[in-house]
Order: sequence, then structure tokens, then C-alpha cells
Amino acid sequence: MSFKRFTITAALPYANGPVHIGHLAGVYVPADIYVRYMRLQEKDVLFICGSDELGVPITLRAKKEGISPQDVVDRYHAMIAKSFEEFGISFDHYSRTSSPVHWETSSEFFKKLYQDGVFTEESSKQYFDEESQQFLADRYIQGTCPNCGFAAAYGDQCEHCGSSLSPTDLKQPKSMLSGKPPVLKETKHWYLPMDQYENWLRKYILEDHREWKTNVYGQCKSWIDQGLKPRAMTRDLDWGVPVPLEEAKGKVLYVWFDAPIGYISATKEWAKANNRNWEPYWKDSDTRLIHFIGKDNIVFHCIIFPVILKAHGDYILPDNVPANEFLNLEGDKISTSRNWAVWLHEFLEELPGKQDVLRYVLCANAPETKDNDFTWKEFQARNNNELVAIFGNFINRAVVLTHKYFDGQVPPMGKTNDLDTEILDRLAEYPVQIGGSLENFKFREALNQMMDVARMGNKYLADTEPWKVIKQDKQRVGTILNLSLQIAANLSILADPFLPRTCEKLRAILGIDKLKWADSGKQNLLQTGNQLENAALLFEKIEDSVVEQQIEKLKASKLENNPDQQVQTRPQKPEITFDDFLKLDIRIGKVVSAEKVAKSKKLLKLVVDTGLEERVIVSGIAQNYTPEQAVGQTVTVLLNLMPRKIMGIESQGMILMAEDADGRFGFLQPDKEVKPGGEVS
RNA sequence: GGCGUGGUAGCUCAGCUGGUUAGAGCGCAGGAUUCAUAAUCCUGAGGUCGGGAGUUCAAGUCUCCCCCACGCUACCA
Repeated sequence: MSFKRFTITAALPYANGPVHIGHLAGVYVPADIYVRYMRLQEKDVLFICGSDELGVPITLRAKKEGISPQDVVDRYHAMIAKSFEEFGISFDHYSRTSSPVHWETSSEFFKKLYQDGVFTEESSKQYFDEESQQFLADRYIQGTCPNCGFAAAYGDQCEHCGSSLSPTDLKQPKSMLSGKPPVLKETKHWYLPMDQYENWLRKYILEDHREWKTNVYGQCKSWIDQGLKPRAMTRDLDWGVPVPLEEAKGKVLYVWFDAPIGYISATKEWAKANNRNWEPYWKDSDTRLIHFIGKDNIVFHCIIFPVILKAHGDYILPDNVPANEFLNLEGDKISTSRNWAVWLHEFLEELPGKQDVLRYVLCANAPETKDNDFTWKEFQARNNNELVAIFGNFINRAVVLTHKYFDGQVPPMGKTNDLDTEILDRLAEYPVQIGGSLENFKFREALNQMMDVARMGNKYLADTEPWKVIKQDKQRVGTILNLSLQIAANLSILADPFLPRTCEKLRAILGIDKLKWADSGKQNLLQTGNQLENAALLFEKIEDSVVEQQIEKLKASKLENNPDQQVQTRPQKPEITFDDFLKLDIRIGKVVSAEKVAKSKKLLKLVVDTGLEERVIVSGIAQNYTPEQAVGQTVTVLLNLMPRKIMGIESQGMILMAEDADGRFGFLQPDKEVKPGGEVS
């Protein structure tokens, strides 16, 4: 099928924090490269994005900071929009899901599906805070974990033992709004019956879109094969788009219902501002809809959103969803809460003018097929060894030589020899190659091919040695330099999607206007006699000190984070008497044998010599110790704990562990050798 | 536990439906060169293609088992 227009979306950044390099590498850089390429092709392309500003985490953050959710999203929306702008992500429109157009669009969408009888209604009992008169999101409920006894477990998860919970599991639940115990109250929600769309999804994805990236296709298949369940499209919350039904007072649309519709709302805003019609971009079958996202969004963009669109009936469906994996930073997962990230707004401030370098590095090292790692050392190396040494250097050589021998005027191309012809032939092939790679979302490959053009230029100069030939044959040198400059002019097109600012500079040096992709591959982009500007460096070397400073900064944030986590240290438990303590029989033991408990991730079955006898104790330490590492360890054992069956094995006691701030466990061991049976008091 | 994706030179990755001595870039070593931000160009070293078994005339490429990483999901509590 040939498409007339292209609607390209990039995942909506969630407005509870700034944008970091992981977002850029996974979503915005590839999307922007793709869009810039399409524009050079003179395609009708629309690039849409915006801030996702609704949902529970934002309300939590607002609460924590003592400000309103609106304050939170205003702050981050402004910050994100500004840094995208400065970085050069060329959205046609950057919107936000708190905009009136979006509320209108998403609630109309809901209404249409409701009227068409798409939703199923279901009532269930949820916790309700009587004092503040509202239903409580899972995260708003705290209580005692039924699993480990941790007193401040959340309704969806216990952060102490990691088990996932449902709010009704909690003992002594408390509302985090009023601090009072919530009551169970009946509430009704509207569900999207995903299960009814299973066959349709199978055809849509598994049959009709076999070309999707393997990670995306595989993940979709996995979801579909596991069986889809109805999913609630409404929530009891006060921060979101109100459900447009009389009987749904106080309820809002589920963020993952409204967020993707945000792409449509943004398109409407763009159309209005530019006096265009938005509808063809979403409704004409000759429009190609492409979503750039990270892997965490696959299910929403490939399954839920298409079902919503299909249920509505008037809309086209995503034709491709090129999801990337994740980018790590210096070996660790990027984490907003732990401040382990390179934030875009800080990068722009601390390394001014280095936008294209970051684009280059993130593209060259994009997590296209698997998670990848960003290191500052690599950032420096790619800049110095590739951008400076290959790309910048080639341009500089060609321009400097032209100034030296021809006063900066493009010399005529005389008779071409075999080598020249070969170079010109290859030059004509690159646009096809690079374009092909880009169209297949192989950005790394495309970038590499683009750099090959510069490599070819360097080799051509080395092979023809104009600085030697000039002594005998100036005309020949003219041909060599003309050809070299034509390569440079071609680069100003071929590199433009990747390095837009650089190409602007390059065009200024060459004295040409912005060209189209269709011009690339040609050997006459520069006219003879065209006056060049003086050579200006396109890239500068990055010194060790610059990257060392960034590495130091990261190290510092790692240190800062520890005290931060200690803030979360649990408060002291209620006072006990000495007699209480005496009830505990704690002794030193030695691990005799250890094996993994089948079907469990965390549990090890240990046999421990307690001095009295050998006992079986099940312990949740498998993520910190292999059975081999555990055997032979001296451990501290709570001996007289009531035996309990864990996954079918009776555990006769408990191994005492010390837990670090990062969640790792360590055995509690005496600093001097103590034989099994030694008492702890 | 189930499912998905990945595991190929020091690093980052190509290797299509199985077929001659497994490739590229960066890094490294040696050489050439000086127009260029000591940049460039050439040459070279370096891989039992995660491990094991199997199918085949032939396997990185297919099948089975196992290990590791990341993700999704379930069960147990």
C-alpha cells in the first residue's frame, strides 16, 4: 500500500518528572530522525506529542510536595516542552492532556463507545474514605502486609517484602488521606471487554503485521495467547477526565484510556492553529499511523488503543509500533526516584551546543534490539573518534584545501578517472540505502551508513593526495576537490535527519540552501565558482575533564541517595519489655545444605545446624545467595518461631537477615567464630 | 513456574528462507602520510558464534535440554 500522509506520534512523557536520555534514546530521537527524513522526502507528515498529565502518581507527588496536581504538571510540562524545543525534537505540535480539547475529545470518545454498548458494567467493593468522601486508589491505602508484617505496605504492593497485594489483603488498612480506616463500598466501573476482541487482534497483529519488530510482535503474541481480560476504563479518582455519565459522578477515565486519545486531541489543536483539517490524519485509510514508544508501552499501543479505535469504528489503526528497549546508565537502570539519570534539561545547560552529539550517541547506541548502556566514556569516544575525526575532519579537510588552492571557490570538475566514477557511483547509492534503513526503523544501521559517506570522503582524499598533485596538476586537484565538496554537500542532506544543527552549519559553510532528499546522490549540488565560507569546526573534541565531571556528578547523586533512603527508614516499633525479649530464642547456626525451592523465585530451603539438631528452614534469600554461597555460612536463627508451611515445606525457624537500603540482604554473623548453638542475648 | 526478547571478536552490533576460510564500526598493535581538531589511510592480531545433545552431505542459522540478562505473567504466602 502506498500512503499519502503520515501521522507519527511519540509516547506522551508523564508529567511527574523531567525527560532523561532513556526517553530520548528509546522514543524521541528515533521518532525525530524518522520525521525529519520524511519531511526531506516532502511527505505529508505530522509529528504529534504532548505531556501526559493525569493519573495517580501525579496526585501522589502533589500530595508529597503539598501542592496541587495542577502545579505539578504545570511545572513539568513547561520544563519538558522547553527542553524538547532546545534539544531539537521537531514536533509539529506538543500538547498536554489537561487541555480542554483533550477533555472534550476523550470524553466524546468514551460517550460514543458507551452509546454503542461497547462497555460492560461491573460493580465491586472498593475501599472508601468516609471523611474525605472518596474512593481510594490502591496506593492511597496503607496497612500491615499479610506476608511479612511490614506496617506501611501499600494497597498494591509491599515495599518491604516485594509481594504484590490487593488492598483488601492489608491488615488494619488506613486511608492515607484521613488516616482513618476506610470502609468497603460498592462502586461501578465500565470495562472494555478485551476478550471479545481476541480473534480480531490475532488477525490484526499476528497475521497482518508480521513485519513488526520481533520484540513487539513477541510481546503482543504473549499477551494475546495468555488470554485477554476485560479492563476497567474508569477509575474512582478526582484527577482526570470526568466520566461523561450522570451515574458516574466522581469518576474519571482511566489514564490509559485517555492518554493515547491525547494524540488525537493534539492533532485537533494543531489543525485549528494551522487552519487545517485533522480528520484525514486519523481517519483516511491512506494515512499511515506510527507510534514510537518504549517497551513498557507495548500493550497499551498495540492492544488496548487499537481495540478502542476499532470499537469506535471511524479510525485507522496503528500500522507500526516501533518500540525500543531500555537504556541503562553506567551499568545501572535509569531511575527517576533514585536520581540515576542524565536529565535533558541539565545536559542542555551543562553541555551547551552538544545537542547533535547526544543525538548521535543515543542513535548509535540506541536500544533497538535489547537494553543498552550509556556511558560518558562512550559519549566522549563517539564524539572524538567519530564525529570529530571522521565527519568533522572530512568536511574541514575539503574546505581548507579549497581555500588553500582555490580561494574558497568551488573549482570545476574536469575529466573524471575510474576512481572518481566509482566514488560518484557509490555516492548515488547511499540515499537509497540510508532511506531504506530508516524506513525499516533501523536507525543505528542508517547512521552508520551515513558515516560511511564521510569515511569514503576521507579515503578519497587519502587516495588522491591533492596536496601532492597540486605541484604538477592544479586542474586535477580541482576535480578532486569539487568531488569532495559534492560529497560534503550530500552529507548536508544525508546527515540532516540525524544531525540537524550540524547540517545547518555545514550548509552555511558550503553556501547552499537546504536541499531535499531527492537531491542527494547527485554530483552537482554545488555550482562551480560557489564561494565557501571559512572553515568552521563542526564538532569539538570533548576533554576528559568534561566527562569526568559528569561521572562525578552521577557518583555524587548515588551517595546522596543513600541518606534519602534512610529517610524512609521505618519508625521504631512500640516499646516491649525485657521479658518480651527473653521470649525469643536466638542462636547461631551453620548452613549444612541449601537448595532452591521449586516454583519459587525467592526461597531457599536450608538445612541448618542449630547446635541442638539440624533443622529445615525456608528463607527468602534466593535473590541474594545461591545455594552454593549459602552452604557453610554462619547464620543467626530465631529458633522458637512457630513452625509454618511455606510452599509445602515446613519451616522450623527463621534466619535473621540484615537489610541494606538498596534491598539487599546479608546474613547476620558474629565477628568472632561462634559454634552452632551459641546463644544471642 | 509459564511466555516473550536477547546472549556472535575487549566494547556496540550485522549475519535473509541452513552451504565456500563467521563480518562491520570503535578499541588495540604495526606501518604509510601530513591537507586536516596527532585527525586520516593501509595492514594485522583477536571469536570452539552462552553450554550440551540431536537432525543433516552441511548449523551461528533447524529441534530438544540447560545456563545467564531484561521484560510480561502466574502460583504460593
